[in-house]
Amino acid sequence: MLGDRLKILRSERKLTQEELASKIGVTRGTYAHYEINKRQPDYDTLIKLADFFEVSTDYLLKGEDFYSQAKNILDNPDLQYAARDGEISEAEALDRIARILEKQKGRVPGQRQPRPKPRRN
Amino acid sequence: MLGDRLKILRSERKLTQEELASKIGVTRGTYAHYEINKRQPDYDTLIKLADFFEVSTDYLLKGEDFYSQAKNILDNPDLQYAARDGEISEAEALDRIARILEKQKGRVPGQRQPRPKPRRN
DNA sequence: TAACTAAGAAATTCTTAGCCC
DNA sequence: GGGCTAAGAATTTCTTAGTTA
Repeated sequence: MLGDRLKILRSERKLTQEELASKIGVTRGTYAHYEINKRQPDYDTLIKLADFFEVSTDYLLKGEDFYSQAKNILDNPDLQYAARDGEISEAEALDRIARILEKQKGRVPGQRQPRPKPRRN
Repeated sequence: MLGDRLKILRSERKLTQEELASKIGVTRGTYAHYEINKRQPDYDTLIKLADFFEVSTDYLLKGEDFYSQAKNILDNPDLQYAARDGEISEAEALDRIARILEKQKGRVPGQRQPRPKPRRN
């Protein structure tokens, strides 16, 4: 449920309900309802939450992790069509993407790793 | 706005408001309000719409096209971290993905192309 | 201090029915 | 037929204030 994910995301950032509530422009009571799944924020507020936590609304609403979100994109015929039409073979491109995404399995947005240092090449 | 995208998606599928309304479990009047942005469907209904049209809720809510959705993923530090840690160099992987995604620019979900024929290799 | 919740007020949405094109 | 909308009913949400841990 949405509330469970909000609670986790907020806890990771070590914020109180009141602090988060003020950031997204609602009272603390209102936000509390969201976390215990008693109320649904309107779309504007949902988008503010997604932006603040840097996750997709798909993740907030459906609980899809990074892997399944990315996989949805790979399954999109549009992507496959474009890949076929390019210089890179479809099979090669998809294989390489798939191998990268595979490493994401089980990881969810918010559980951040240190950002990799830039490479030169 | 959500309603504009719903209208386009429905038109592409050549369905009437009534047909679509029955598919997602609301009356035709209720659905009509969504398309002219007079009402906001609840989350359950929003998800049904996203599933039916095979688009993300991010697309319905924020109007992000395929390209920007995919780009968000590329910008995710998690992905960059994983790529760096793998056999494929980060730069190579991201470059290849980026070139594929570039072809998607300006195209949005729903504007489907014929699915590419499978290749053998 | 922080999280949760009852209750009345307020706002939004739903349905029906009808109108317009 | 197909899309749009008024209006009252129904439902949901908001805020305040107070309780609980």
